[in-house]
Amino acid sequence: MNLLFKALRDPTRRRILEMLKERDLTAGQIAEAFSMTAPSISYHLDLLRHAQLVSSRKKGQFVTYSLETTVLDDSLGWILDLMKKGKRK
Amino acid sequence: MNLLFKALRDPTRRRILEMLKERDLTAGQIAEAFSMTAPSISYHLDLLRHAQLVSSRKKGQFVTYSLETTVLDDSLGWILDLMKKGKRK
DNA sequence: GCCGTATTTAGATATTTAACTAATTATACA
DNA sequence: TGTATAATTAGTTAAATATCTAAATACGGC
Repeated sequence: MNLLFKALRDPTRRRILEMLKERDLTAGQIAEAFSMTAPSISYHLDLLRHAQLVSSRKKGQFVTYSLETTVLDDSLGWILDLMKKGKRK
Repeated sequence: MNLLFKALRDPTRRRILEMLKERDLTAGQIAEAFSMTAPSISYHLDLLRHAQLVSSRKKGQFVTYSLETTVLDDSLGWILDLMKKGKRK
């Protein structure tokens, strides 16, 4: 939960997730979309991976990243629960 | 969106929101629940207020905080949209 | 008007974070 | 085998963050 919100806090990381929603991408393709060095993107991807928001697989020299949505359930549940304010039984 | 996720990133702030889900509380009541000084809590409350996650009203010497759930809609929408991965029309 | 309580503001500081450059690792291919 | 390309790791750094203490502000009641 903490790692998850930590990962979602950064605009660059949120944008990466949005990109991965459309299609799987390699680290290089993701880096291209930002005016930021490859190592910086690598750092963000690592953080997203630790939060289990993305998975990666290596194919030759390329590492392809995919969006993983299962952990998002937790955040969704947490937020929805907050929104039930005053409606607890 | 940025302020919102920034606010949700911190465990103390998330706990404050959970407390306010149950009932409105004064700054002092909130501070009591943490092993942290009042100014620190005040800092977090200010941040939550900027993110529009809480509102406050002053009654005498006391400042009472309430949970505000409307901005949570945005985060919910954003997360749900991510979860529609691969299901875009 | 003075005292006590609730809260916030100001200022200082240690830690965390996000960025960079340089170096390393891994792979493809000529 | 050696060179180019993809990506990550290491090391550095500036800025942001969360905490503290001390001081200021705002009220209520005597």
